[in-house]
Amino acid sequence: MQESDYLQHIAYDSVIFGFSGEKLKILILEYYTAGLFALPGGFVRKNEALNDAVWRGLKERTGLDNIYLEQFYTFGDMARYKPEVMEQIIKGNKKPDQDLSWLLERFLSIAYYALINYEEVIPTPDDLSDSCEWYEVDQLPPLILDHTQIVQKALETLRRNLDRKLVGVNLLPPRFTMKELQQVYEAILGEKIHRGTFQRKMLSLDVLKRHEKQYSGAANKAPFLCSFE
Amino acid sequence: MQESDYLQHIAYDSVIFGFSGEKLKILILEYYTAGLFALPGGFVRKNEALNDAVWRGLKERTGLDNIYLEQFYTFGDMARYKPEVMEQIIKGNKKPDQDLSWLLERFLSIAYYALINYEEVIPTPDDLSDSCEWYEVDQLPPLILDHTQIVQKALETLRRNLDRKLVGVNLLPPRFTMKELQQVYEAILGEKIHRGTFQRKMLSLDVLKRHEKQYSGAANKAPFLCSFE
DNA sequence: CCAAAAGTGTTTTAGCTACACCCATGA
DNA sequence: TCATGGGTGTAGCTAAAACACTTTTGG
Repeated sequence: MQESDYLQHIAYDSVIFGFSGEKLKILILEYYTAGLFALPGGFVRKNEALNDAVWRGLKERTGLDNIYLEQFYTFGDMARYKPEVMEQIIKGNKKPDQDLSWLLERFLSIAYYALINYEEVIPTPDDLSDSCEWYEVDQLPPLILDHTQIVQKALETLRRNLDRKLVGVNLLPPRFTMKELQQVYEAILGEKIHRGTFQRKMLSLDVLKRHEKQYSGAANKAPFLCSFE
Repeated sequence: MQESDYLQHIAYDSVIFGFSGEKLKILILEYYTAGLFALPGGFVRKNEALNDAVWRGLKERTGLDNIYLEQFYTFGDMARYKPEVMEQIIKGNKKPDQDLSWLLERFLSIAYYALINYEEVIPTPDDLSDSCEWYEVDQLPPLILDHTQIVQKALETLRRNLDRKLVGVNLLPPRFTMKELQQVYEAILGEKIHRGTFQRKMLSLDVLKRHEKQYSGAANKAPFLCSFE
């Protein structure tokens, strides 16, 4: 069997959430020649911590450090082992001297989701893929292997964890209005929330600071800008 | 590198919870010659689903099928890679012709917790360990590697998930009294619960059936036996 | 009849929802 | 002054917690 710099049989995939235009989106890689779409992922170096490997991959894909990151499940069914799919992807490799046959082995994938500030990201494809782009979560292209299932489970976990530690703020710039935060919640939960109720609940958590008002130029009261802690 | 029947670098560990004598307990393996304690765990065969591998291990350790099982985290720090510990364990191997050098590699561990009916379990050591016994969760011996941390995280996750689907019933026999169920909750949460409140909450879920009363011989009202669904 | 524990009714409390009113803003 | 949207007070509802009363059981 082929050796590589990475731990064999182990991969990670990351569901990177961003928020823009009132929509929840995730980053998807595309392989033009194979016509395939996949989640950004990677492998763990032999003397590297699992979490560090994921940080490294996120940095490469987004340009960002210090991302809100959560591990949520490890996928290990036999159904996700499809060497023919990997073969297609390897065929599109632009460096033909590279031996990527180790990719044809079976992999377990540890799945993470990340919440990032859309405005700061510079989406960057990896060595094998041709593009890295935002897709609305309810308008995803068909994804390879079990990646659709991974996104599904990421969303479920995110929804369940929404209230813990006010994670929604990680999808916004450092300063945001209460309305923007509400739109984040609505995009994640997929349902409308009552305005007054939401504002009160957020403020009662005592973790949001208020700053100057944001004058939009519109003929209405200017909302406070808020920040997290 | 040594080949084995298993996927390299991948292990699982299981925190098997039981309830007895009003205490929450877990199964711990002991290696006599090395004087070490560890969680039951195992490895994934090359053409076996991850979850199936864990089922297989649970069957071997407890004699039970159809166990309530939940995956909760994958541990992959460098700090958990301690070949010297594995070396000690391998030294105690009773089959000296067996080549276990593949155990000295680095492993990621996918951690699960299981909830089982204490009365039905026949704890059974694995090939390398000498005993498999119940320990109260707050009186565990020092465990190898990061296994103490794994137990800690299992408990946190279990507490967070307690309300979902009434998981506590998996720690009890098919027929149980409301008091026993309450003691399970108290053992897991580590705090007393108000009797009336608890009973009402459980009954309001509409998932418990009532059966005949259980006459203990004591001079008090006999409680109903309940079952789940 | 008593003590002990189960079952259940009642009161209190807290939190959430909906509605509404007032305020700030720029046309 | 008006239309628009933000901030907040208040009344009503619902769920949960605390308390207490009643019932069952064996001595």
